Amino acid sequence: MNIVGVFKALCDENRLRIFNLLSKDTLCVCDIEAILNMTQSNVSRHLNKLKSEGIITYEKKAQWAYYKIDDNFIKENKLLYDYLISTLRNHPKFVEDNENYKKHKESNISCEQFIKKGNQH
Amino acid sequence: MNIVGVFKALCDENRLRIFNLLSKDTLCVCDIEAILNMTQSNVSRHLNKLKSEGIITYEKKAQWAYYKIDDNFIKENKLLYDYLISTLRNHPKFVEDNENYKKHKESNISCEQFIKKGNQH
DNA sequence: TGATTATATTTGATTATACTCATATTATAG
DNA sequence: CTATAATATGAGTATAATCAAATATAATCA
Repeated sequence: MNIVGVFKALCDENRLRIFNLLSKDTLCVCDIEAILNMTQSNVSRHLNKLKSEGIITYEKKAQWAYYKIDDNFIKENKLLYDYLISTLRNHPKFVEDNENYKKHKESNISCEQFIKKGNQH
Repeated sequence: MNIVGVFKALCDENRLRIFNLLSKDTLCVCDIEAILNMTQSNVSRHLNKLKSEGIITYEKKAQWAYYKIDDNFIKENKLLYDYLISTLRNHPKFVEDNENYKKHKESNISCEQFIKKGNQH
């Protein structure tokens, strides 16, 4: 584990916003895009950075890529992980994102199911 | 407390090296300079960054500036602090610094006392 | 006071990061 | 097979971070 790399990955506001979301849920790129109101390429790039430092992993299902916090990262960095969770939870910077996440979740079960029901993004 | 700023301050290898030293001891700029083999302006700059994010404080004594981890930072970021301590302690990247710190401490009680004994840096 | 030491700050060059727009890739559906 | 949607990647640009060298400031000592 490269501690400098981990901190570099976590020192960007947008990546912390993504981390905050993924600490609540497994999400695909388009979910994150919508909740955080960021461009697709930007989200993809940030996810890649987090992934390359071992902080998150993803699983490809059909055309979607579902990202989540890496269990190994949590295990090997328990104190840091707990710090992030407890700090991000109540941090004013992320309140709006948390609200948008709730709204998104209520309106849009998952990309997969959403589309099966005949919708389009 | 600005979490993005704190991570930005900690995402640089040289600043982590400084943090590692200060987690063991209160040190003045010239100590850090010598132990880490960094230029004076570089050490000063990095200390300033850590200070401006509330991670360290300093006290001026005569011509020396003694830096240490801020007690408030430790209190308010206990999990992060404990993570850093436990991770840096055994991290291969910092082994050499730790050895240099030992040597430096043995040979050179403190800048103040060192000079009182008729020496010069 | 003038010289010296420790530290801080300015400057300018270099490198790294983050972003957008455009394009490539992969998978699915028709 | 073709069109479309989700995601990844490339190119170019703007901004930020790092560094060394030089200079400024503050404290001490002779």
